[in-house]
Amino acid sequence: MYEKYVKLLKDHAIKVTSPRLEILKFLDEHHTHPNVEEIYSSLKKKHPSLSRTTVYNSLEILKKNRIVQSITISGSELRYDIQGGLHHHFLCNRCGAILDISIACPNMDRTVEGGHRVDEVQGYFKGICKNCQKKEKGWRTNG
Amino acid sequence: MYEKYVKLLKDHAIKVTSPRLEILKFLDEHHTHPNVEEIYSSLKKKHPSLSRTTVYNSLEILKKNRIVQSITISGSELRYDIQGGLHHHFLCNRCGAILDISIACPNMDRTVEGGHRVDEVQGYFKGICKNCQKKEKGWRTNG
DNA sequence: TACCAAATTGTAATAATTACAAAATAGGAT
DNA sequence: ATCCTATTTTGTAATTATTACAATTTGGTA
Repeated sequence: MYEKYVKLLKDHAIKVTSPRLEILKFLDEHHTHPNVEEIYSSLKKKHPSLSRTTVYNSLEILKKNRIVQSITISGSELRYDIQGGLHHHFLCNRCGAILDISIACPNMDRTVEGGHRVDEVQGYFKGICKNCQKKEKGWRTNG
Repeated sequence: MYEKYVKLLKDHAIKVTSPRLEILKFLDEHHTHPNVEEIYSSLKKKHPSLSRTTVYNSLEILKKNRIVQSITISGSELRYDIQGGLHHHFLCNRCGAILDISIACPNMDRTVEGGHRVDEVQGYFKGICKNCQKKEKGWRTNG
């Protein structure tokens, strides 16, 4: 059940603890780019002793080890993503969903830019998602 | 002195007020991507009656009219930019500077992506800036 | 099994932003 | 020029995300 997450932590020489395993499992099963509150309140149900601070701490160490990445697209809170592959993100200003965007981008794997050392590249798109556009059209048609 | 900002506001049918003019001027003269606090405390010196809330409100209406854009790269606060041309941003994790990156990017002027309507595209690079790398090398050499 | 550094927990502080109501003001009508 | 009104500014009080910190607990090793 948790073997892959145990291995992941051991491979990075990070102590294996249940909060860490649960957070990894949650992110692996929910590719919705949840914020800390969503992760915390979901895990809290099955693990009532869980502390919000632990979620912050755990995500921080996972981030330092590049196991997860944090997304600043919303501007008000960090969102977390466990996916490895290079991809961009789209934020729907209507429903708030953050979606993965697979798009060819010549700058994504850059390590130097203008003399600066690049450790992280993120591409953000913001607008109205396909689904919300569909809803809008439906309302107009029915009106 | 302020004519260009007056025109800018009138062209967008926004009321011309001194806080708005001062904020525009400040952003036009400081391409450092300041946060609200920096804008506020700087303008407060010459306009003691200025309120922080006004800075928030003004930036909000300027943003709605696409006169300024907000940058979420830092993850803890919004940074503001008045520049029109399409460009990306680099955040130095050491000194905190946010620098403009002029880089060819095929996705920057995109209006549709995967069926989603795109209103805004932002490319963020994070790492260590040229200047901070230079400092590090200097320290090592002298040590 | 015992130890210790590291992790977890809970509470309290901080920082950015928003909500809201009262006073002031820009810009159009008179 | 004066009046009117919707909009803006202002100040204070909330709210929200995150960090600081100290006490307790625990994973991994000897």
